[in-house]
Amino acid sequence: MAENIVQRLRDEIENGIVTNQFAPGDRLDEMQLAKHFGVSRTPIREALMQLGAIGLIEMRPRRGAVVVEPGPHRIYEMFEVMAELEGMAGSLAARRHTDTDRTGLLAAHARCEHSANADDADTYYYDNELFHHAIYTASHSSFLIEQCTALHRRLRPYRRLQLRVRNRMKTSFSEHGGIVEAILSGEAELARTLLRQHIAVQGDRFSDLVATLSQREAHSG
Amino acid sequence: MAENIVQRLRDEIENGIVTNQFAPGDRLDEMQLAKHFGVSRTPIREALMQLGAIGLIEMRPRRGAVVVEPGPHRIYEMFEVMAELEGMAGSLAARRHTDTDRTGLLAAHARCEHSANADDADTYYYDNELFHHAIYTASHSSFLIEQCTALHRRLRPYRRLQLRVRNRMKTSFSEHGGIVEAILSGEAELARTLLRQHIAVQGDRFSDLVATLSQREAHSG
DNA sequence: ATTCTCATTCTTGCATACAAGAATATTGAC
DNA sequence: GTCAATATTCTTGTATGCAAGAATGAGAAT
Repeated sequence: MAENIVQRLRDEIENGIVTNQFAPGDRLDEMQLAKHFGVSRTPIREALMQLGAIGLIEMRPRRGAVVVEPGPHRIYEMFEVMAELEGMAGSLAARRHTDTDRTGLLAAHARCEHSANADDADTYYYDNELFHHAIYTASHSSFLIEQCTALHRRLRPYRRLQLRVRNRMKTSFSEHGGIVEAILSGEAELARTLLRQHIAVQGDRFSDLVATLSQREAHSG
Repeated sequence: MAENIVQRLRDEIENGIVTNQFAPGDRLDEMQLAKHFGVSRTPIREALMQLGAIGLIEMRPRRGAVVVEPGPHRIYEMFEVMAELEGMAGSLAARRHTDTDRTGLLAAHARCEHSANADDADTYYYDNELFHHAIYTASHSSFLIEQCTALHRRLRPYRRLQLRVRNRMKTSFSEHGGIVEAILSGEAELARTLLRQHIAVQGDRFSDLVATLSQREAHSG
């Protein structure tokens, strides 16, 4: 586990950003972080560079790293791309899924049903991730799986915000039902369309997103 | 100019990989590279990590970095995703393009026409990049532009291989015509479909790809 | 009082040093 | 002669040191 120091640091700092411990605009001081985590600056720097590559922070030359605030429009764009990629995954899954995929998808769906009925947002949030991963897996495109996973990860904090919106959890789950059916019955284009709509931040959902974002802003400041 | 040694190194090494100077499977020795570029190991390491993040090399813990050989299937998957993203860009471009975008797209198209008629593969390769970038730009989604640019860059070497296939250049250019028309006339779904087909490695083109790949293999080995 | 300039300080960027794990070679035993 | 075990070497991973650029504050001039 000695090698994973950088990975650990990356995850810890990423988590700090996601949980708003490091607010957007904050400067991430290498020495401060190094002292805080009890390591030297070298692994901290590497972790920061990785976060920079992901896009979570911006690294200004000779001026340190700052936490990026994507802004509503940027977040909208990211969801837009995510919707397309998930739609693609769904389409491929409909055509390529095996019995194992089918089992995995149904299992994830069942878990979502459970947590949605229990009205447990935190568990649903997690089970929802499993559900989407099950779709990625069923696409049988390792590259697509990686792309989807990366973007999914990047959008994690905003997904969590969205679940706070009234009734979003139940709506989300009911949409899952149609998606599962489309995939398992092999209707590729239907699966694509449903997933696209499931992910996309359209109409009211965009104003909801902006609202929850500014709420969070007020909270942290 | 003194600022970004790391960026320079990253580009140089990436170029070395793309031009098969560093063949797939080669181990990239940090000290060797450091000596070769006249710098210390630190910036080399950072550059390698960035290449690892892009996916050009694989970094095995405590065992160094090796150049990744994607393999035909993997490359196929990447083109598959690229096709979808370009289709999306085309669809958005059809709906959102401005007069400036229109001018840029037509200019790029004209350049392609010129180099295709001159049968100049190298120039066409470059102009083709401009053409696709013009489409990305017209999508007016900064995030999508970034994603497309990154993947396009990643696929650059294989794109170049594909142009070597007989008549591919002329075919490519004639497909561009339909794409331009669809975008400028605002036919979003048509633009999406045409771009998807333009990029996708389907049918014969896959075996062509495999063939050119193994040719290159023989050359380097 | 405000602003501009210069000096100090602080942080990043690169280099070097040190430690630890993996690869390799050598030696011994069967 | 071959295989295995151990020692050596070699490379990566982490820490620290040093130099250069940027931020900051003080002082002077308007």
